[in-house]
Amino acid sequence: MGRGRREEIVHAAARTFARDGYAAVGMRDVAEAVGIRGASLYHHFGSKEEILYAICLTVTQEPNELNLPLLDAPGTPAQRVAALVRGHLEHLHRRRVEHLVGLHELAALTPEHRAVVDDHRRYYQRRVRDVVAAGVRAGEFDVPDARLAAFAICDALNGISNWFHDDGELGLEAVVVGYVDLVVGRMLGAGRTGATA
Amino acid sequence: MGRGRREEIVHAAARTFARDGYAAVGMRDVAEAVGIRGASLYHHFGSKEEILYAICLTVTQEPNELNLPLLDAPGTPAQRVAALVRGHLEHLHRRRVEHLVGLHELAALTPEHRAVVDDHRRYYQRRVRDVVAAGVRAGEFDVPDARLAAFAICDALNGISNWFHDDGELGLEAVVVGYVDLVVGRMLGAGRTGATA
DNA sequence: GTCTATATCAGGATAGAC
DNA sequence: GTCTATCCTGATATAGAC
Repeated sequence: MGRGRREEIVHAAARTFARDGYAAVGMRDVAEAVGIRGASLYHHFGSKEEILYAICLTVTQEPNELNLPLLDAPGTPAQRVAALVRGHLEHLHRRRVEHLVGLHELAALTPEHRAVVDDHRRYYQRRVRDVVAAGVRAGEFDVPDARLAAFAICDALNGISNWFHDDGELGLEAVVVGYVDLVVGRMLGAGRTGATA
Repeated sequence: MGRGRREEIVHAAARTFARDGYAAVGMRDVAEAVGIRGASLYHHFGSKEEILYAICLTVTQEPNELNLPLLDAPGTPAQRVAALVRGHLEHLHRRRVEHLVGLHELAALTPEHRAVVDDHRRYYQRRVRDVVAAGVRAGEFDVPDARLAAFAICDALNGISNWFHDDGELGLEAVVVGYVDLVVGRMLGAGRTGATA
């Protein structure tokens, strides 16, 4: 986990892209944010799009590796979904600018990279749907349609990066608690049948 | 409501932007989609960004004018929120490509136009929060935090345009019914106290 | 209102020295 | 690994005729 040059570039680029938009930021701008010249970036990345791709993987592949194991942990579906919501929000908080970029600039990826990123996202969605369906079968959730619930859950979770600020009125922990309640207790109806968390 | 040249251009541009991304689409591409030459577009719009601005207003100003009056109509808060969800989804359906663009390409707007669009969005959010708070005061909803609930509702509604397809498994009416249940009945808890719809 | 032709320039990417 | 210098494509936007 050494602070490599690559990670430094990716993070600086994410900050700049998040503030000004991918298209408006030049390679020279990214380089300046790192303290080098534009041409030097090409020693680390083959193109500007490759930097964007690295950012997008941070917000798709990384959550899959970090959060989805929470769905395989022991516990009831309600407990596992609650853990996922918490893990998702903590990742969102750690990688806020990356999420903003990865959420809005997908159109700038090459078709190949776009396909990889879309696959990661679809897989995450599918795992959420599966655990919701498992909870319904177990009698713990009572939603009529696991697909719709999974869409609403994922969209609500992803939307958070658009309005959450560290210096806002809501703290991270308040949002975590509030969203666990909204998602697990209310949307999925775990509060009315099983144990929530 | 005559099919003016302007509307035609805006809609054709929205379709192209939605498919290929704002940055990747040239004025020549937009013109070709309308059947004219690139230079001719400048008779109708001063810049490419102005076309994008028109698209963004379609998905921010227009819902404010069409949907928010539903919150002032007679009926309980639960009925009014249900009407808003339906109205929102029908607008999303009518203006699908515009929503996709207006949701993802905000970074390409000038600061002035971005501010106008952001204001429209914030106002919509605030009206949702207000009706949720009104429902809580009336004893019809039981959410602990109207702000969080409003965020989750708006994010879930806006996210729909990313996955809903006319040729998908879910029809529009199924999504409307499902989301009215998820939002009003479950998240806000209207099913457990008052009349839903 | 639409056309042809073109000005203009930003920005991604490369070459090659150090 | 970083630099200076530069190429060069592509795209917005304009000028002015029809």
